[in-house]
Amino acid sequence: MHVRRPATLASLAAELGVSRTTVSNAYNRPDQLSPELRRRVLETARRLGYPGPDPVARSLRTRKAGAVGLLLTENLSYAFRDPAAIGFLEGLALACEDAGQGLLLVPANPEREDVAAVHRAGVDGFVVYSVPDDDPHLAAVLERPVPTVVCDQPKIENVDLVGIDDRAAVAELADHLIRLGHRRIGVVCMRLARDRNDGFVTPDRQRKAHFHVQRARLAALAESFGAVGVDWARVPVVERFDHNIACGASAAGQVLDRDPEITALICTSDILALGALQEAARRGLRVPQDLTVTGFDGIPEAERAGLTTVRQPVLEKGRAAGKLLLDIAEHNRPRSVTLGTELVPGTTSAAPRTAEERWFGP
Amino acid sequence: MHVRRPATLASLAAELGVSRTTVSNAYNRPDQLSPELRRRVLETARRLGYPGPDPVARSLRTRKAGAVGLLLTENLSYAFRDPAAIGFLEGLALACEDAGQGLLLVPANPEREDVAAVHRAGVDGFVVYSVPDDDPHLAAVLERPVPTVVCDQPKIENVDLVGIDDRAAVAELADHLIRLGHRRIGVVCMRLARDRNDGFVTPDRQRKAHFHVQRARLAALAESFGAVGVDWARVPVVERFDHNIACGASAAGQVLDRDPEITALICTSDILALGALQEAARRGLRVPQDLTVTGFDGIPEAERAGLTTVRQPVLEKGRAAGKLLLDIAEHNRPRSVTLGTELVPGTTSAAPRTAEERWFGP
DNA sequence: GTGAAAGCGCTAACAT
DNA sequence: ATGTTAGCGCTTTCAC
Repeated sequence: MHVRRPATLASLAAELGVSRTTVSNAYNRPDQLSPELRRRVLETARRLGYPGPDPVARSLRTRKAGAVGLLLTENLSYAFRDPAAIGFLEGLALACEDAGQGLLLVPANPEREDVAAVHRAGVDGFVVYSVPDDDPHLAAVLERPVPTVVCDQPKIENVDLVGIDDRAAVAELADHLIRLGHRRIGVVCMRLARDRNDGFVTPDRQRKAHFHVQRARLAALAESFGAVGVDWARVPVVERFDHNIACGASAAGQVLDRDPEITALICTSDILALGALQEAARRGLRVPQDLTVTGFDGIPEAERAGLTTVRQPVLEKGRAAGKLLLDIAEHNRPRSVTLGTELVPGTTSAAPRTAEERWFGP
Repeated sequence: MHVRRPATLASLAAELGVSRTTVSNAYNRPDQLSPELRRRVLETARRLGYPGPDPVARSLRTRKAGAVGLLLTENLSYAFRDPAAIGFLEGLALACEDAGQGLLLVPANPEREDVAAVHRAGVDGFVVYSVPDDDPHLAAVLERPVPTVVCDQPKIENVDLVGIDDRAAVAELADHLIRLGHRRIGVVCMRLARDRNDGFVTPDRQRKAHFHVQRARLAALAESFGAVGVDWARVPVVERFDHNIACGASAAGQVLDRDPEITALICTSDILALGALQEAARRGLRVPQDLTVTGFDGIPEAERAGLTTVRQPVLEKGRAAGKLLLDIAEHNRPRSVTLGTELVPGTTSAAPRTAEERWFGP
C-alpha cells in the first residue's frame, strides 16, 4: 500500500486531462467554464480527495492573506479579562467578519523579546492595541510593509490612529467631582509599565508611564485638580499590575490607609472601581455619603452597580480600527479617528460631607 | 521618480552579489554563515527596506502556516458576551501563544452560508467551538486536510474532542435540588438552534436542539426529574436566543407567569440566572426562601452573587483543545478529553417552603 | 561557509 | 470556453 501524495490542482488537472487554469476556474470563476465541465472537475476532486486550492499558495499568488493581524502585547490573561479589551476585540472581529477577513491573534508575549511571530504572520495589515510605547513587537509591525492602525496609543507618523480623548474624558469626570466639592482625593490606576509595581506611584513614574492611556488619564487628573489648588504630589496614587476586582479592593484599601480623609476615590477602570466599592463596604464606609467612587469604561456590571463612570465606545473603537484598515478606499494619508465618551453620573458620587456632618452625622 | 518594487530575498541577494541561500540563512540559520557576512546582509536589507522573508511564501515552502484556526459559528456579538466562550478563547490563545502559534478567528457568520472563509484560512489545524451539529462551516473544516479538535460538540469520528460531561454535571445539580425537595420547577435555557425562538420550548424542540450542550443539559434535567416522578412535559422551559442578563430576567418572568408555583428555576447559564435573580427581586420573591435559582458555568460575577451553579473549567477547555491540536507528539488516533466540573452550592438554593409556610410565613 | 537547482501550489495574463 | 506561459518569494537538499 503506497502513501498517496495529497492531490493538488495540477494532479487533478492531469487526471482530468484539462489545464490547471480550468480547475482553478472551477473553484474561483464558475462562470468561466461550462457547468458540465465544472461538475466533472468538482466530482473528480471529491473522488481524489482534493480539498480545493491550497490557501497559502493562493495567498502567495494573489498577494492577499485574507486576514488582519492583531497585536495585543498584554499578557493574554490580562487582555481577556479586561472588558474594554474584549469589547474592542468584538468590534474588530465584527469589522473583519463584515469584510470576510480573518483576524489573527499574533502571539506576542510581553515576556519574550521574540519578535519572530510578527514576522511570520501572514496578514494584510495590523491592528495594534494598547501596547507600551517602546514595545519591540510594535517596532516589528511597523517594519512590515502592510498598513497598520494603532489604537489607544500615541500617534505614530504615517500610521492610522483610533482612540478616545482620554484627557478630555477624564477632565470631564474631574470637573464633575470638583463641582461636587471634592478636593481631597485618591487614585487607583492600572499598570503603568511592564514592570510590576503594586503600590504607590511617584509623580515621576506617572509621567513616564509606558501605557499611553493610563498616562493620559493621570495627567488629566493632575491638571484638573491642580487647577483648583490640589497639590498633586500629595495625592495618593496606587497602581495595580493585575486587573481584577480584588486588586481594586486592595488598592483602594491602600489609598484609604494612607489618607483616610479623602472624600473621593477615582479609579481608572470600572473593574478597579467595583473593587473599591467592595472595600468601602468592608470598611463600613457608605457610598456616596462617606466616599465617592468613580470608574472608567462603562461596563454593564458597573452600570448595574450605579457606578459613576465614563462610558467609552469600546466596541466602536474596534470596529473603527477594522474599518480603517480594510477600507482601502481612501487609504492614502494617515487618518485619525477620535470617538466620543460620555460622563455617566451614577449613584456613587455626591458632594463630600462637611467636617461638621462627619462628626454629627448626615 | 520611479516606484521601487519592494525588495525581495532575491533582489537583496543580487544586490549583495551572494546567493539567495545565503540571505535566507542570514534570517533563518545565523550559524550557517560568518557573522560578518550576516551583518552585511542585514544591513543591506535595512538599506533597501527589505522587511525580511515574506511570511506567506515561507509558509508555502515550509508547509506550515504557524497558526491555528478557530471556528466560532456564533454571531460574534454573542460569543464575545458569553463568559464561557471568552474563557475558552483565553485558554486556547494561551496554548497557542505557548507554542508560538497564531490564532486565526475564521469569519464564519452563521447567517451566511458562505464557507469560503474556511477554505481561505491559512492554518495548520482547526479548533471548532460549539457550532450547531449541521453547520456547513464545520463540514468545510472537516474536508480540510488538517487536524481538527472540536469542543462542546458531539464526537465526530476521527476528530479529537474536548469537553465536559454536561449530562453528569447537570445530573449532579438536579440531584442537589431534588434532595432539597424541589419537584415543581421551571427552566430557562440558551438558544437551542439557529432559528430564533424566544419563548416556550416543546419537548420536540428540546430533543432536536442543534446545540449539543443545551440539548445535553435539558436531557439530563428531564431524566433526573423524570426519575423522581416529575412529568417533564409539564415543566415550563423557556428559551432565549440572545444571551444577557435582561434575557434571563424576561425568560424567568415568562416561566413564573406560566407557573407561579414553581419552587426552583434552573438556568442553563449563569448570565441567565443572574437575570432570573433580578426578576425574582423585582417580583418581591426572596431567594432562596421563595424561589431557588441556579445557573451554570461558575463565572466570577455569579460566585460574587452567591449563585448556586456548576463550575466548569472553561479556560482549561480552551487550553486542552490547543494542546491537543499542537501536540504532534502522539497525534495518531483521535483522542478525547473530558474535564471535570464541580457543583457550587451557593446561597440561592434551599429547600422549598412547605405549603403551610407559604401561607403563614417562614 | 556558500551557491545552484528544484520546486512548494497556485493564479492571471494572454493566447486560441 | 479552455490552454500556455510565467511567475508569486521563499527554503532546502546537495554539491562545492
